[in-house]
Amino acid sequence: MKTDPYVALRAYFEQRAPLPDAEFAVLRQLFRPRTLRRHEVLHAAGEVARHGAFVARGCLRSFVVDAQGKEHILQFAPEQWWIADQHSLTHHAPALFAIDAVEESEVLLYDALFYHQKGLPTVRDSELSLTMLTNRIYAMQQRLVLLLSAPAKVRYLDFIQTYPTLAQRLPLRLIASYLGITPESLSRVRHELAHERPGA
Amino acid sequence: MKTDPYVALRAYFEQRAPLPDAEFAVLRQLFRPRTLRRHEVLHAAGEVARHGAFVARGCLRSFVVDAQGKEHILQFAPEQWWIADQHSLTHHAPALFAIDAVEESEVLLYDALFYHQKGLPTVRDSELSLTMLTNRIYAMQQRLVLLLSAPAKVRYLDFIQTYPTLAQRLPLRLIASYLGITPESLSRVRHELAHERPGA
DNA sequence: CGAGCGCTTGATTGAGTTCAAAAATCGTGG
DNA sequence: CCACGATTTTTGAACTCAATCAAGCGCTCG
Repeated sequence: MKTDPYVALRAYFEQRAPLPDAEFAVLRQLFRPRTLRRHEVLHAAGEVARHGAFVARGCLRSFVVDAQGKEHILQFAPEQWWIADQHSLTHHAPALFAIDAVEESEVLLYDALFYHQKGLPTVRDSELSLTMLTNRIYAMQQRLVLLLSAPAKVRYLDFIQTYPTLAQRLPLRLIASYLGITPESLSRVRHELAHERPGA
Repeated sequence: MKTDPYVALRAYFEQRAPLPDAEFAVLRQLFRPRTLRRHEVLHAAGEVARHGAFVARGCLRSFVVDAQGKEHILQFAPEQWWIADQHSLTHHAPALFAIDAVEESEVLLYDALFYHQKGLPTVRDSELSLTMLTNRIYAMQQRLVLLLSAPAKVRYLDFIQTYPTLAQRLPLRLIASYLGITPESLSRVRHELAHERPGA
């Protein structure tokens, strides 16, 4: 057990506010560890999602496949991110999108109950799920604005800012899918940038 | 008082599950009515948002203004919709976007406390705010996928489906802004559609 | 009745796609 | 550890959708 996922979870909470052992002991019971190999799915589109995940190591993504068979990536979830089809989880409805591992990953699974946190005494965070959802909305808004207003090059630069590590380790075609452009276009954008700013 | 906004709010809840008078009595205290004239703002971008709104009549929108001075509409909120900058509300941070009235509107304002619903006994909905946020995410996801995958014409057709009433009553330039295209382009899209399907 | 705003229409331009093929990289089995 | 096939990335050329620039039309409202 070289990388204990619960240690990563604890770190996540501590980064935000001190968390007494007792409270964390309760919290951790809501999670179950799992390792995912590359390309292994958490759930497919159309299935009812039974779990969301906290990513302790690696990277997951959520994505849809459109009528033309093209994949569109909604979210990347590298270390310390949450990922889930909340709608499917809470309403037991078929998931709109699939979630799979982009790399070998270690995650902590939680289920629908987590959002309500009935058992938890205070955990200071009946707000926890609210914060998670609010952050998710915030991130999606940023992305909407970029898609509405900025050309591919700017969106790519923003991506590098937002996910510096991912920009390195993910294959170009996944990044292109996230940005909403073709791999060919992204390749060209990179080419241009390499010439504009030789020191990068 | 021909249109009591609280009646609209009550209707909203009843549509989802029966709501005893006693519980609604508690709930309604979290809201304060307000009338907005066309173009009147709830808050500007950069201000700390103090309220979110339930729209009883009319239509609000949230939008950002980009570096080139162009407006981008994030959300329309016609009757029975909620609209707010949750991030700003809950974190007392400067709002990322502005909210104003597209038409003369009647709304019920709520503040940050609403999300926690401390005072409320059960209201069957400690889930209420969770549901609201989850629905918001769901809607934004749909829109992201459309922006990533579909050309302007398809996005417009989807808009008509999703907001049949708005497609009628909103000026074209607002719809264009929402769709992420220029008014000129939307005009042409409409022209094409009128010819393709003469019976519409 | 004129000024201004919103919508349309046209001509041109440009960012990004598509199709095609070559070059580079990766993974796997021998 | 190397070699080979498969997948990724790059590069090129033609094309397309939507943006931009520029008039012109019709309406409302002041």
